[in-house]
Amino acid sequence: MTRMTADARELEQAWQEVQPDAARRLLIAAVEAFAARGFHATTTRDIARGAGLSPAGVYVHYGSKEELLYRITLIGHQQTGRLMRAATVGSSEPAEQLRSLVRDLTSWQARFHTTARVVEYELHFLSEEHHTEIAALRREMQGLVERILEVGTAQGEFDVADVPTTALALLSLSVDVVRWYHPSARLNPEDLGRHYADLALRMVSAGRPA
Amino acid sequence: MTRMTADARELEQAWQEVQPDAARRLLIAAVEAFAARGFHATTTRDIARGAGLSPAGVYVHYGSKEELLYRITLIGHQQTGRLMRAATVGSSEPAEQLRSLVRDLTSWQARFHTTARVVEYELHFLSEEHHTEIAALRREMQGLVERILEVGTAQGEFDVADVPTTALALLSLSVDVVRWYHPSARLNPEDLGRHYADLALRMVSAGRPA
DNA sequence: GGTTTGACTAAGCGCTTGCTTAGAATGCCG
DNA sequence: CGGCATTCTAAGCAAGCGCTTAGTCAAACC
Repeated sequence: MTRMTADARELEQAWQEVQPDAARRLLIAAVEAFAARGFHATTTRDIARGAGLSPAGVYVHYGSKEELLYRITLIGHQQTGRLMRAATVGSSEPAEQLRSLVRDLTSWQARFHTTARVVEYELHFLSEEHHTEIAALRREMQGLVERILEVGTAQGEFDVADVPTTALALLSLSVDVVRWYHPSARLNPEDLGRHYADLALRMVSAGRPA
Repeated sequence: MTRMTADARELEQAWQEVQPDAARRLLIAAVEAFAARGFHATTTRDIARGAGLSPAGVYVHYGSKEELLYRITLIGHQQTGRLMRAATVGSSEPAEQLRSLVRDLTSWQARFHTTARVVEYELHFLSEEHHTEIAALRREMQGLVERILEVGTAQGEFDVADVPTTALALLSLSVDVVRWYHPSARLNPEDLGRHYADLALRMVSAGRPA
């Protein structure tokens, strides 16, 4: 196995449940390669080398290159989905729910920006069935944000002209972090999350001046 | 040549200056293919077929597949750059400048979402020299937004805690449009631009309630 | 009318791709 | 100890890749 990036070391801990060891190493090597070069520009030989295996070693644990992408994408969506639901049950105040959601989602995208980039950008290269499954998860997440906006608007706390469009814009903020974030960025993941949560609340809050 | 999408027809007009005819058809076919499948998943044979040429016909007009990506990326950045500069000279009021900039950039990204997707997402696959050149253009654009925020803050019209981070967030809004926009979207490009411009102003305006 | 020029293609070269096959090593269970 | 499952590799196959070569053909020029 080649030397590890900071991200890979973090994933090594976060993905302990992926067994056996070589299967996890393959998944992590695939994340790094897909993030750096894109799904199609990555060869199965790149992935195998990254995990310290021969080219054929990949197929002991995964049926295809696409399956590696699918596993990564699924785990990523499960983690962000859990995180978003946690934000909505942590409070009954829409403003507090939205603040937690944007803060935690944004800092997750920054902290795991390598994984997140794969999760957000390589989606289209999944097989049709896998893509359909993931698209459903994404629609759920979008719905979660929309519901917060609806409740907040009904309570007069928010002032939102178009709920679906605003929900999309709020998620865009967090998603787009993966396009530019790098560990050397001005803000660490937590500070960035807080900053973005402030911006999000400004975007939807009622009681603005004329 | 195969049948054209709505986007391709629009490009056919917008890129009239690309000559000869076959060179423009190749560029448009490359945009469509890169947007749909990504740079590396697109073959030069796909592009040639899309332009109604034989596989070798590509190399009469372009030296490599990468050069096609470079031309597309350069044209895209020149157009959005021109559009952003026009917004800043259209008014001396920072609020008006920011409104025009976000409105026009966002509706451009929606209207030309196919081109824009290539421009925003396939950047990393440029050669090192080409990438350096484009990165410089992007830094200029980011600087343009930062200057608007600085002036607006100095005049007390804006309330921005962290100028570079907020500029990044504002651009994220427009850039991320290319990830999800589709002609069947709820809002047409112009309405989306206006909506996003409103959100942008909310994000930075001073005079908010406690 | 002969020649040059620009746009194009048929054929294919050398290489890389995702994945398979056949078999070797290792550890576990009786 | 023998048998079996698991994990792995060396070798390689068929297909597809970006790009080149050698040459055709029509229009432009002298």
